[in-house]
Amino acid sequence: MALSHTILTFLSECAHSGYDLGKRFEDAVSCFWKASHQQIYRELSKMEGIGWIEAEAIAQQGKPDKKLYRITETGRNELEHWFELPCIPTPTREDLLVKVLAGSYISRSVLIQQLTDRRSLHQAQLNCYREKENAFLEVENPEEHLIFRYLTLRRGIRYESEWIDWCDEVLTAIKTKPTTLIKPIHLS
Amino acid sequence: MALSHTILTFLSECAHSGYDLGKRFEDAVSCFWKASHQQIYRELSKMEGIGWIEAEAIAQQGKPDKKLYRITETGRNELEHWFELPCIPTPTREDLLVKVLAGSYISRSVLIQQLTDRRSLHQAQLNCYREKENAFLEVENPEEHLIFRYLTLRRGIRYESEWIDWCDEVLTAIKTKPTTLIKPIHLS
DNA sequence: AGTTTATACTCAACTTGTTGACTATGTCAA
DNA sequence: TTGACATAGTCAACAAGTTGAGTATAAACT
Repeated sequence: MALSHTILTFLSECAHSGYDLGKRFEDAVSCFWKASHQQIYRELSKMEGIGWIEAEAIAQQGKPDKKLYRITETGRNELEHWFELPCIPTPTREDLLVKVLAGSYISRSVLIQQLTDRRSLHQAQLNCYREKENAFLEVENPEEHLIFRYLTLRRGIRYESEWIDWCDEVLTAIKTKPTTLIKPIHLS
Repeated sequence: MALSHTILTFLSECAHSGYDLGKRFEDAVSCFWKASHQQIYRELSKMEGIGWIEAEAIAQQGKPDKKLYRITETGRNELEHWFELPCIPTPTREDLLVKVLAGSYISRSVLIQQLTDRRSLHQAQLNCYREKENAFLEVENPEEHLIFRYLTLRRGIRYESEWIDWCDEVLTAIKTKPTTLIKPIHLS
């Protein structure tokens, strides 16, 4: 659903090839929208089919040819319509939470390993986002565009921080004797 | 993938019908794993096919017949094996973030509406989780089981709180003049 | 000379999740 | 008595996401 609308949003700014879009997804929205290049190319074909975008073949020297996609009037209308539709929160599905739920059946050491591994993943991601944040904060009078992008980055930062805190909370809890740890948890 | 393992986790405790599982998904894991009844039934058939679980038809009076599923030895081995596998964070895909990214193309009032609507959804969910939390905290010497379940609930609480805070941050930002709001944001 | 990296795109098979319709029986309240 | 709700399940079509392989060219490094 929204993959096409994310693409339309990028195309609103300027024309992109599928490859360009792939990179944009990587560096601009990876904190809240993952898309593989296969998915992007497939979606572009579909969108071209229904007239939301149009392609122009561009021959390049030293590089393979590419298809440059532009948003059409129809596409722009669709996007503007979509903006006003209510959006529902994406359901979460997290393996790690299933493992914590099943904590009684898992050896303590495995569970601790799972949580510390996960914690460091989120820490690494957070560091990466923090760097981007610092880069943004150094920009004087950023364009509105950049501000909105920054606001989405803030979501990424909060999200990763929240994960780290939760991992720490669980690690603290399971490293203590189970029946004595309840009070400290609920103080947090 | 993990839908089957979540089911196995429930079946580790005791036998369940598909219908029971549906309710368990609703009330115990809805904060981190959504599954429709169609999905659950389909998964159960598949799992029975590969021998992770086995079914027993139970005739009931006053109610339709049901199939009671039990975990098999194979299923238990599979689950224990899965516990030790590394798990990778689930990629997020959030429509609302796409809309914030596209903020420049959206009327301020629509964007504010989107954010306030979303905020109240998360607030309602948070209230619901808080009630569950209070119910747990009143239990004296809870079983380990309940403690692990509580720890997953904590994730839900943190998650919803984080969303609310982020919505507030964005709302504050966009209600201010765009170029003057950067400093207050980065203080948070 | 051979390998990796970047650019640029395509196809197919598969798994997972969603939507909507459908069959049944029994209870409870308006 | 009609309609809603809880119980208990099935089927089919579709949409979205994943995995893996493949085609090509050119630069850069080892």
